[in-house]
Amino acid sequence: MKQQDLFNTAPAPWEVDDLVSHVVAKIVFSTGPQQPFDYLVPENLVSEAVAGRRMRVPFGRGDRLVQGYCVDVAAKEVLPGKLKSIHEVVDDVTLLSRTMLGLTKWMAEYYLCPWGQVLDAVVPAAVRGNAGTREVTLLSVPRETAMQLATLKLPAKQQAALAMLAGSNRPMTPPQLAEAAGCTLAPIMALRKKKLVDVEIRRISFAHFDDTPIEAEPAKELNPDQAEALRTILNAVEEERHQSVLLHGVTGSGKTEVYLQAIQRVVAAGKQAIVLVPEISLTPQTKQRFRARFSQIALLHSHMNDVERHWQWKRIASGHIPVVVGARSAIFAPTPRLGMIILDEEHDSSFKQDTSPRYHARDVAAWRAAHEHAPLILGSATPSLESWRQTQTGEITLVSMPRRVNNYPLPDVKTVDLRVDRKSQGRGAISRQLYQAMKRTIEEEGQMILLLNRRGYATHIQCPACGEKVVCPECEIPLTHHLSDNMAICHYCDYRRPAPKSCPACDYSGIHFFGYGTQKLEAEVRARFPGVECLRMDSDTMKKPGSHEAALDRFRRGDAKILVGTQMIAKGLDFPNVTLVGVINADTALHFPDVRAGERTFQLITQVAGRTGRGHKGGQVLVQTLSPDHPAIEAATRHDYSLFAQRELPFREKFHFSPFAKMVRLVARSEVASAPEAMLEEFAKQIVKAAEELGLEIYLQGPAAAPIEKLRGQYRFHLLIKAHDGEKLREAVQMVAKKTKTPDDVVWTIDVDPVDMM
DNA sequence: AGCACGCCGACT
DNA sequence: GTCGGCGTGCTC
Repeated sequence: MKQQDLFNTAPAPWEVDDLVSHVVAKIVFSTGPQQPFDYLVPENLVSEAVAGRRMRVPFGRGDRLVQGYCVDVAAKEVLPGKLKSIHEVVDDVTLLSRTMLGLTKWMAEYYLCPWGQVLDAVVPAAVRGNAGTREVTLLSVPRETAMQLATLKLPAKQQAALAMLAGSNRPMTPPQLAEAAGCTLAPIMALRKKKLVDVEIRRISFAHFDDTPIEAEPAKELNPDQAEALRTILNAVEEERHQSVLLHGVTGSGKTEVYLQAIQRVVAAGKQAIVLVPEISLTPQTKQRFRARFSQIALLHSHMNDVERHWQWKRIASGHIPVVVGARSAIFAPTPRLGMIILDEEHDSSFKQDTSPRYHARDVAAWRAAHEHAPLILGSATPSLESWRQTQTGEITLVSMPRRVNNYPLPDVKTVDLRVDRKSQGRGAISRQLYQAMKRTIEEEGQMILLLNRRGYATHIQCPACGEKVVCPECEIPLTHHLSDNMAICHYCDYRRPAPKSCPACDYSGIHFFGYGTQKLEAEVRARFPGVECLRMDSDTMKKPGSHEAALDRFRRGDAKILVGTQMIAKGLDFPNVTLVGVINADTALHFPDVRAGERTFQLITQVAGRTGRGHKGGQVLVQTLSPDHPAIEAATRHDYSLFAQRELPFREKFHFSPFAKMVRLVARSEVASAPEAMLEEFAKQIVKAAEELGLEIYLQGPAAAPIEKLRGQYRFHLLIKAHDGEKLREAVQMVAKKTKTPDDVVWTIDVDPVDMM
């Protein structure tokens, strides 16, 4: 019999009589072996040894003390001497409720990663480290001592200190008492030694963050579409049952107002709501919108320091905060009475975490909502096909808001066919049609947004004499030229070198910088529209905290007429005076080697198109493309999501892609060029065998070089495994993963339901 | 993951 | 004969 079977199987018949009942804690470690370990809970720790707290336990032959999460406490029949005992309970508050423990277990099983790793991701490091708190020693005089105070024979200083402490109505720290009694710490230490004072060690917070109240704003009146959407949501709220609702509302249809009023009802019922928004939308405006309606909100953002993060976590856990707004990880907010979860822009890929545990906040939210009997509201103008499909199968209720508020029409979207007449379009990034439209917009005192999904100046640097391309030595990706500091930069690993003056290979001095980035577009706009204020927003110009806001403020005030930027300007912006949107190149997202390329293109065009026509002046969109007939682009020009879905879904079904089948992606990387492929080749062989054993039909793609073949000096390969039975697929992958010996110098990862295929 | 145990080769 | 190389397997 294997050693671990001793703990998992019933004791042998001759051992049964020896069993005794004992309180047993199940412990999961962050590192080391992945299975849980059982420990006895000693009598004196029974009250504090609660599931959801961390504990220190003796582990291994040397009984070194290791910290782990207690995931369960229960009375069990155990053989005396088989289990070790817990050494110490680390936390004095419970970090994870029973539901949250269940959630983390589900995540570990679903995303095929260690439970301990999930626990570490769910409990913020700031909370684990008790940031912003410190332990203080509090002294007090026990009643019996106080009564016989006069009869005690003590040195004068000790006597004085003891009398002082006895006279105080609250406990004091040693330094406080020393000061009050006018003595040093020595007499106080003596009192502690003689056990004449009670010692309590407590953790106190010294953090405080002000939340100055702002003027409350009344709820807005809803149009019939909004009212209907709200009604559907409130039905679920009132019945306190879990239901998922997809709120499919076109850009500018007023989804946020519906969320706000739904939350209002949840809060009125004494419950809490979690609102998840894409990372990029977590701006001061978003905060203002929620704070104007709810006196107490917690906004969780990535620039928060540990002290504040811990403080916010405690406030939420105490139940005093009714509304939590944050990006992906806010789904783990420790709300004690969860009444609703909202995912705004539910299609957004930032909801999928790209490091282990590789969870999708939408799926985590669905689990949490179901287990806490709360409604889940998914909102988007361009829903993910996963959610859309679920509305067809009846798992999600669909609510549509096809009209904009105030009956503003959706903007007119036209494509500019770049194939025709390339010569007459000139050499720049702005076509004749777009230029004319821009000129008209300026004449009419409107504002405009130009989207170009690539930062930098030129997208690649090549020698016309010998053909040499300047690439990153670590990633082999063409370097992008950045004019501001005249550097050539790798957009994957941030490798940078001065831009070459001549060809590094043949020394030809006419080396050329090709292609368009936002920097070059900005330069072109300035050259063609002298005197018109132009503003660029991309991750290069928005590095400083607050720069995002400052730029948007300038644009809102109308100081800048033209806003140039990458996809960070495609979402959420609401400027009524924007009457023109130009998409400089709709094809960049289309040609990615990824099944979702069409979906992403549709989303990007629809979202950026939604930035215009938000006022009475109307709006127009020009989409420059080499493929105006592509279904995704055509559907976007017609504002027709269901047309897009109707064309895309059969393709997904035919090739066993999400949402019809489940996929697991394996990525292996190594500095040795041949190692990743060899490793995945072996894995593929094993998975075929495992699938056969399980009677599971699988579809393999690869192993093949990953779209990013080399990154930071490592060669990358991937293997896609698809199957219709997700559970069996995970089981098969798990089986093979467990017995796969990883060769030295190869690192590999498992991604369940991958979103990023690069 | 860490750590002990163990089964081989080169030394005071 | 011992010291120590790191390969193997166990940890409640």
